[in-house]
Amino acid sequence: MPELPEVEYVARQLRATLISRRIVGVEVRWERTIAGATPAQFAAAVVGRSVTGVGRRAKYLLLTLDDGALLIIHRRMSGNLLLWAAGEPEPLYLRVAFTLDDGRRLAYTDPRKFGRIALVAPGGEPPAALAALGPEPLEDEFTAAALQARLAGRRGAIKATLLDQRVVAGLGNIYADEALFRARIHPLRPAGSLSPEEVARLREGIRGALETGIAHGGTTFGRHRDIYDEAGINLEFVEVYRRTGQPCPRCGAQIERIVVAQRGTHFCPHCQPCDPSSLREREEKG
DNA sequence: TAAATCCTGTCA
DNA sequence: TGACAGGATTTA
Repeated sequence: MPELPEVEYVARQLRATLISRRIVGVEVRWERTIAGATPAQFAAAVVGRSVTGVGRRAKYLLLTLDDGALLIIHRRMSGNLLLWAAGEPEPLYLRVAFTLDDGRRLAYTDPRKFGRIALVAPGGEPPAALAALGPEPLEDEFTAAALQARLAGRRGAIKATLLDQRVVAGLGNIYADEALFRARIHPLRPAGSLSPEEVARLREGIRGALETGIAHGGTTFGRHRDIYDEAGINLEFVEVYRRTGQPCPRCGAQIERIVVAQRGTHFCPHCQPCDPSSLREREEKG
């Protein structure tokens, strides 16, 4: 799925185009995309409402409606939100279409059908998964100390821990690999074993990787598109993700691929050693 | 902690 | 044909 940068980029685009637009129609092509309601219930709750806010939490896109309801959209692996102008051909893999009061439509497309759109009624409780999310890594609250506290005592691999949305919100497979490379930390290191210096580097690596991704419209190697159907260009700036066998941009060693927590994991075996003392020794030698 | 599940498309 | 893909939840 799109990770934090891809969701954030699209949230900013939607904020610029959707605020104050009224939803005048909804068409559901794949019922299971709508979570917790029938298509008829969903349409009844949404049609006639206008959009008053567009936000993001972790990888969730949040649309607030003028009656206080909340639309929660998670694109999972292959979902996209596309602005669909009147007269244009229907986008491929259309699952849900919202017709707006200016004649355009907002299309939710999703070949793999993993994505979900949920509605929280006015005054209702957001899903438990949202409440359990960890801190937003780009907010001020995400300090090295806060990260250290969340990693303390955890024996699982740091790569797997970074993918746990309750630890840090919004990282996925691309940016977890990129953050660990920036921090020069091996993906299999036990999360609780990182030194304070390593945690501080990791915090910087996470923020840097995410900010770089947002600045480039996200990483597209397959499906991710913005609302104008444009691919993000961050793949050009990625340092290890999907670069197996290619030279490390820092030292020239070959990037390796291993599997951690059932996810492909890319790292530089020279810059991200299993044993951090070897890295310290090399740094001391210059 | 790990696998199965939800799905389809693409590439080797 | 089989492996793999940006994710998260449920089950074992």
